[in-house]
Amino acid sequence: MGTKGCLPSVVTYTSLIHGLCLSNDLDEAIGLFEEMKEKGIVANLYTYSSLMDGLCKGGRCSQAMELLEIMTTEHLQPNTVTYSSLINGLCKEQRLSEAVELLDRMKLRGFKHAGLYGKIITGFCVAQKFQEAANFLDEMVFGRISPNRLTWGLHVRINNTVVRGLCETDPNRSFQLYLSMRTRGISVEAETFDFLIDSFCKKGDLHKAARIVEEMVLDGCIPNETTWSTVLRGFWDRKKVREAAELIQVELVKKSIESH
DNA sequence: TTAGGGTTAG
Repeated sequence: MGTKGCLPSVVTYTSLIHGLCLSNDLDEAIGLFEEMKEKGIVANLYTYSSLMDGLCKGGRCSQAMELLEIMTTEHLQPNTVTYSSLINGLCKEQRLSEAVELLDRMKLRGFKHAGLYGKIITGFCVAQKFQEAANFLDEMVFGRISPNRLTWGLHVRINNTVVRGLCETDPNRSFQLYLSMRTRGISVEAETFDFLIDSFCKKGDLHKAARIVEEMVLDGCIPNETTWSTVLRGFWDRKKVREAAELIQVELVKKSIESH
């Protein structure tokens, strides 16, 4: 290009760096990044975002974070694209506190992004930290951050995962989230119902378990045999309930004989 | 001019 009097610009370098990142030639990409600096060509937001995304995808988040510091010293403001790459990478490496920190920075600048909340919440679920995951779901509700047509499916899955995860450690909060899902129109998966019912049976809160079975059926989910037997066993273990059930049965038999 | 990610039935 040079011999033809057509010198590479920042766009030329950015395109090349992007391409090298796509083929995971990260060291070469960094090499070009250095080279353009030496030539006095100033990297812009696109250049940084490309290289940082490549580094994150290649499991080199720390280097990407260094670039974040460098770009701010050059008075370049990261935007949603930049943060998105970083948060994705940090979550993949289970560096959740750093991911949360970046999300906070985005919030300060007014970026609301349901997809990135999703990444972080999924990260907490993978780490079995369901309370934290639920906190972020609450935050989404309070902040009116709702998923769009494309992220909706992911959001449904995340809510279900968190409810199931909470069943183990905090059934009451799990139930609270379950209720909030219903009011927000987020469909509860059959397996999630099973988790809730099982957890309340174990806790001995049979009324709640029965209520959930009822709502499950109303939603058109047919409880499977395991769920039925879990609930029945729960009731059965209580002697008084059994006696009452037997009385009702006697009544029913009497009535059916009378009506015939 | 150059950067990411997110859905799904047919």
